[in-house]
Amino acid sequence: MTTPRNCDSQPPTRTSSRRGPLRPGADGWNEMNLFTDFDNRIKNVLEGLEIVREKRAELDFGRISVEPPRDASHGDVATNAAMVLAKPLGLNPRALADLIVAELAKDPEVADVGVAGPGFINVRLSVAYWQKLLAAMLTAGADYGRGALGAGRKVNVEYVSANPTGPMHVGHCRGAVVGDALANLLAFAGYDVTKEYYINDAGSQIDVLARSVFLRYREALGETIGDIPPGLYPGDYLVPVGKALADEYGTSLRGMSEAQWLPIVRDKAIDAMMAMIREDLAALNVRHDVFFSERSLHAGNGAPIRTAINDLTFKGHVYKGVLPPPKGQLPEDWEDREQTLFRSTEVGDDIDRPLIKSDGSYTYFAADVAYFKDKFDRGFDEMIYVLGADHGGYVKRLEAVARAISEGRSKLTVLLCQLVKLYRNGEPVKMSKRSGDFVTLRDVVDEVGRDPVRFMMLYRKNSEPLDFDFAKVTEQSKDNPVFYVQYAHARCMSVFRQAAEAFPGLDVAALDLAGAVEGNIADPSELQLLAKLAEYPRMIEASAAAQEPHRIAFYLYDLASAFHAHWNKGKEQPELRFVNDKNRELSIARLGLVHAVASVLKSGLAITGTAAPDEMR
RNA sequence: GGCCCCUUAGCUCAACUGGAUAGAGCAACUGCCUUCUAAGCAGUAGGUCGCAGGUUCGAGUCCUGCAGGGGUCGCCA
Repeated sequence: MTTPRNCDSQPPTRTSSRRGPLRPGADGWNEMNLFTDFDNRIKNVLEGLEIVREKRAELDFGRISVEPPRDASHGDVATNAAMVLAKPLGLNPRALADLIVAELAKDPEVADVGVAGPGFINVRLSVAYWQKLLAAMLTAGADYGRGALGAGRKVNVEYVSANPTGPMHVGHCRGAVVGDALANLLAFAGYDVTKEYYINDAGSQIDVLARSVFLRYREALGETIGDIPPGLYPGDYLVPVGKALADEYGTSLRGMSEAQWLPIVRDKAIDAMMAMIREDLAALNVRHDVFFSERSLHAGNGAPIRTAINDLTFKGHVYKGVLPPPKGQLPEDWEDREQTLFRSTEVGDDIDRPLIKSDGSYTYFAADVAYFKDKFDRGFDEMIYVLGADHGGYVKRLEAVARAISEGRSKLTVLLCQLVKLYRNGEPVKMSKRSGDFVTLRDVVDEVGRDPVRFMMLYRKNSEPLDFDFAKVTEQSKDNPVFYVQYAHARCMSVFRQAAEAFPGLDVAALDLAGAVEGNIADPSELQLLAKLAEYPRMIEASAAAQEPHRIAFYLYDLASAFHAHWNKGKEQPELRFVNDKNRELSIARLGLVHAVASVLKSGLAITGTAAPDEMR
């Protein structure tokens, strides 16, 4: 039933089994997330306060947040603990904050701590702590930021699922990128992710495709076919499929009845279309683990669908009845006929949904039910559907299916991507259904490049419409965030080349950078950059939890900006430059900082599916 | 008409799921290239977070209503 393919090319963020302590250290310190580290420390302080212990059962620590302060001048870590707990303790926030501050001040890795505003506690970390954190980042390497949020839970991310009737067009682009990046993100956050594509290869449009190909087959045999009749697919991309059929079958298909040739042509056509779509996806750096065929649900006289409907029936969600006519204008051919219906209104839907038509055949929705059941039976704890905004009307019924089939034991979320508007030099690109007048995904990738397309699609919340201007996306300038971020990575690599020149014989790969940073990275400007790096694990966790891959792109832009800013300080203050040929030890320590920046940039770019180039001349 | 999404600086968008003085980029203005890539950096200016209520220590964020913009409605796939 399932057809896993492309197993040879796993994404770089595929979950690895290694987790374990990253840097045990003598004191048992193994935390690479600064904020969870201080979350623990602050809660330990709270547990130690007598007034807290007395009322511990009434207090909800879950509302305590430990986060970077909005303004860096406030410190490195801020918590609202005093504000959240003051009321149940019968204290005013600042009085409670003073108690907490007195304890936190005893922590040798806290350089400064104070109360501000309505009761925020601001902590400034010691330089030694920052150095220890940087060393931990370097030791973790590519695993820095990898999260345990997913705890190995199985998640199915279904995206693209374009009909196999032609090449992918630009409208599929956003969902493809968002779905792919989300899957990468969840894998990095510790989920066991399967990337899946649902092939709609069962409907009547597939017969239309087959008839269109049959026409091209006759054309390949020398017949003059003239204009493609309306209702058939006119695209040139079917010409080679017809020719392949002619090469394989000669004239033999021509002598058959449609009932005889249709299944043959249909199979060939679907295979050819899916091959084309896979190439399109590969051009976008999108690779699915599983391609699931809708037809497989109709196999054996629809056994999987029947089983799914039986399952729903057994659980009491199915009845025979008549749906009320649609509100507003009544369709001309409206007929009241009895069908088999899913009582989805009892599980959150607005209207009950037909499963079996009045003529006894299954609806498309029935296959959706069977498909969900298949996923559920494969053991996924969570299913994510990435759909275009035009499918917004499907959300409630899909959620209803999940509730009914899994009896509330699975989580189904639908991510809707708003539509993309294409522009060329400020002018909207017109798209019509006439042949050749629509922009294919391949057109876009070939013209502007894979990386800009992917990054642009992620440089916006998916719930927000997106304008995509060919001119702007192609432009290699500061106007274009993808080049800004990639340039930062190239600059890091340039520093290593510089270092190799300044110190002949220096083998960067062999250096113990983690050991070098301690005692040497101390300038406020360096620590500011380090603070940005320290946010990475927290950002990964938050964006995975919120299922918002766009946050990766924005974070990368921020990190690149922090790096460029620090770099430029080396112009005014040469003593801040990474490479100082008079001071080998300091230079090597700073290479550690650069290495951490490059590593995080590379890690984040890998999640977005864009390259981290070594140079960009 | 029902349901879903959106409305934040002149423009395009963020805002870490309820936190402090709402932030970037573009456009405008002022500086910075014999110096590790100026594809860059620093600074100035720019706001009734669509409107009105509500929830609480605290709201751009949550709840209700309203106004604008977009999407959607089927025994289709």
